[in-house]
Order: sequence, then structure tokens, then C-alpha cells
Amino acid sequence: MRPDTDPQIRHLPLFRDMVQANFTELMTASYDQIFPPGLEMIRQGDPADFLHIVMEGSVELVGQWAGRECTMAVVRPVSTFILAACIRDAPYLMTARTLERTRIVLVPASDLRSMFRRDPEFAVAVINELAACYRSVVRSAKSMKLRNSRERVAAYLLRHSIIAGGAASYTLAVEKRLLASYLGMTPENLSRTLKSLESNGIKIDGARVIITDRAKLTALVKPDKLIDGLDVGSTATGTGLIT
Amino acid sequence: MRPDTDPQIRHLPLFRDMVQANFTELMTASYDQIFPPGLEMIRQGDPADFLHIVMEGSVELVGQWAGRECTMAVVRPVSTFILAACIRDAPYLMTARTLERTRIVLVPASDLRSMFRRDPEFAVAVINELAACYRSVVRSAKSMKLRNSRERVAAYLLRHSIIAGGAASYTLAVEKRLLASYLGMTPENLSRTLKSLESNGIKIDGARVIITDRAKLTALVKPDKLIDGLDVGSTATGTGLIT
DNA sequence: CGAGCGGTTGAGGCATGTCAAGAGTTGTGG
DNA sequence: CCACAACTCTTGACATGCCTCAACCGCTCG
Repeated sequence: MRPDTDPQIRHLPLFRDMVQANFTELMTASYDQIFPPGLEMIRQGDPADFLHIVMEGSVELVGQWAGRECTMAVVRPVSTFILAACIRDAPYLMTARTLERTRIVLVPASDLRSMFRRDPEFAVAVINELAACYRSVVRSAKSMKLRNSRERVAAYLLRHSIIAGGAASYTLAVEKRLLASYLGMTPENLSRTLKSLESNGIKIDGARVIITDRAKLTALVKPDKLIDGLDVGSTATGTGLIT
Repeated sequence: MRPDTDPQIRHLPLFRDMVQANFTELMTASYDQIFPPGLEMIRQGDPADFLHIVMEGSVELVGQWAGRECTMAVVRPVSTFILAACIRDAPYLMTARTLERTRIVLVPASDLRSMFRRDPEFAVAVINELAACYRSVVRSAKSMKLRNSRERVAAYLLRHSIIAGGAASYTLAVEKRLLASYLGMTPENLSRTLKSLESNGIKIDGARVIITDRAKLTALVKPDKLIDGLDVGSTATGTGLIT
């Protein structure tokens, strides 16, 4: 494990409050690995052997069925993913694939499970993390069922402008192809939708997003804390609604 | 609290392992209430004051946005719902509405939060419950994004035939109107889809479902543990993917 | 340089939603 | 006990959202 790795992990909400000796024990049992871009590091259905912590790079989580697949989330540093599978000692529900060269710390699931039985503060942190993850996915499910694709795209763009500090202009962090899959539509349809949104106060130039009329865009999106909000104190992690 | 209530709650995975005195304390602080049918007992956005445990009847959880709404889950006895909101002391993400006369035990969220800090076994149970809930919603999200409406309907019908003990014939537990909303489609579309599924080995007569060719139906559904499966040991609860 | 890939655009088709009407059922009040 | 209202479910006609297929552009990278 690199010397600079520990502190970054230690200050995550998930590990922040546990006893130092216990944290050290977990880290000692862990592995620090680097994966090349495009590598499938986890296949859905595999047994959950390790909690993954993204240190550098980014990871795509995809769901697969009947030869189809869709992006469920993108995880960025520093955050964890697939906590729930580790806890339940159950198969991963999603496939994980690096989007770029990515450094990951792997914490053995068995150590994790024994640890939250021994360290009450860690148990509470796990509870909070899981509750936050759960709520994020519920929000995501609401968005999918209550909004049409046009509204989802608009909501995504507005939300990320806010994340970018309310900037009137920012750059998309993911390929449009991937974004389309995440939003539950085809790349062609996303492309057309983006163009048509110019009449709703937002313009796209390549990967550049320019908000030309925030009020008009907001009127279309109708932002709602119960869909677009983030639980304070969550890693935003694991849920991966980071995309 | 009715004398027969305690044991039913006590044997839920969530409460099974905690210290008896602590369980009694939680129950003592709780309320036992009966609600008439069609009552909106929780409005989304309200502060999460109580963990709800359905003892009799059934409760619909719906998401709402911009005047639209859709059914996210139906909760049946004996199980809990809205655990995550209570834990995070955050607003409910869904509205809860009784489908019939329903008896509910209300556990104050504050007592819940202090309890899992004091009772390690309870903390572990909460962790397991939340992890199971989280996985259920992820499965649900995968189903929504990877399957079209026809496949979702077929999967639902096959799954519930299995839940009914592999019976070739069973009765729908919910109104078709509600089922349509749950599956993310309109009632009209569900009606047509059900009829068209006759060529795929399943026949519907009112609320009666008759599987005429299980192999053909299974071929369409392509059941997948990572979408249709249930985590063993979960209450199936809270997630409410019981619908 | 050329192959491969992401993105865009257009044409056309299927899936799904919308609107409207009517049958059957349930619940309620006179 | 009946009549009516309200509701679910179904069916048809129609509109539209979204996908599929295909072609093309531009960029990147071997």
C-alpha cells in the first residue's frame, strides 16, 4: 500500500470514525492494484470477495441481461463500490469495468464483515453509508419512472452545472455514448435530444455545456430534492449516482 | 400494543437477534394504529419520524413528481418500510397510502437510531437489512432499464407463479391498474400486453393467471438471479419489492 | 495514412402513450 | 332493495416518443 493511500481512505465517512488499530488492520489486509483502461475487473454474478475503493481513474458499473447492457453508475475517486454485496456475501449485481487507467484498493470482504461486528463506530458508519446508497438508488428509480428521456437529460445537465459550482458552462465528464446508456436511451436519441434542448436554455458544443437561460431550463427540469438531491454526509459512493 | 403483536415483530430478521430488554424498550415506545383504506399516512418530503411495520393489510409506496405518480412498491405483513429515511433522519422519498384497512406499528425513529448504537446485534441486523434493500432496488432498476415492458410483465407473472409455489394458476394480488404503474406502463398498455402474452404460454382471465406453457414463458423471460432473485434471509422488506 | 471509434443526421418503423367510449363491478344513499 | 355514481378494465383509433438501420464526418491512434 502506498504511503499516501491510507489518509485518503481514512477520511471517508465510512472509515472516519473507526478505531485506528482496526482501520490499520483492514488496510494491512488490503491490496493496492492498478488496472489498465477497459478492463473488466468484476463480472456480475461473481462472488463478492472484495470491497473496492477507487483511488485514481474511474470505473463504470454496468448491468447486463440477455446480451444487452446498460450503465448503472460511474465511480470516481475517492469512493467505494459494491459494499452491499460484500456485506451480504452475495454475488455482485453489476459488472465493473475501468474507463481509464485506474488504481483500486481491495479490502477483503471477510475482514469487512468481521470488523463491523467488532467496531461499533464502523457498524454505524456502514449503516449510514448503506442507507445513503439505498436512498440514492430509489431517487434514481423515481427519475427513470417519472421523467421522460428529455426531462432526464435536462435534469442531468442542470444538476451537473450545480455540482460544477453553478457555472454557466462546464465540460461533460463522460462520453455521450455512456451518458445515453446511463440515462436509459440510445446515443442517437441523446444526440437529437441535446440539440432540441437549445430551445430550453441549454446549448451543447462537443463536450462543452453552456447554459443560456437558466430559468427556462429550471422550468423544464422542475428540480426536486426527493429526486435530484444528495443526502448530506453520504459518500455519494457505492450508489455511484456520481455519473 | 396488542399482546400478539410483539412475537410477530420479534421474529423478523431485523429484530430477531437483539437483546430482549432492548426489544421491549423499542416496543414500549411504539404505537399500534389502524388506518382506513385509501389513507395517505406519509407524504413524500415529510420528516421521517417513525419506522413503519405493517401488521395487517397492505400499503402502497408511490413516488410523485410534477403531478405524475408511480407505484414503487407494495408492502405486506409482516414487514417494515422506510428504514433508510429513519436512519438518516431525512425526508421520506415516497408517499405511503393504505390499500385497505391496515394495522401499523410505529417505532420512533429517534429510539431506533439510539438503539443500534447500543445493541451491536441490532446494528448488524440493520446492516443486513439495508444491504438487502439496496440490492433489491438495484435489481429493480436493472429490470426497468434492461427489459422492455412486455418482458417485465412476463417476468412478473412468472416470478409470482414461483412465489405461489410453482402453481400453474394463481390470482393477482394487486389491481392491474396498480401493477401497470409498478411495471412502468399505462393500464391500457398492460391490458393489451397481457392479451398478447397468450402466445407466450400464459393466459389471463380477470385476476386469474394461468400458465399454459411454462417452457415458452420461461424462454421469453430468461429469468436471472441477478434481477429476479431474492437475497436469502432478507425480509424482502423495506425494499418492498414485494409487489 | 488508414482503421476504428464516437458522434451526428436522416429515414422509417415499432412500441408505448393518449384520448375516447363502453362493459362490468363495487359501493353508497335514497 | 334499487338506482346511481364511481371506478376498473378493456378495446379501438390515433399520436408520438424512441429505437433501428444506414450513411457520413471528424478525431485518435497505431
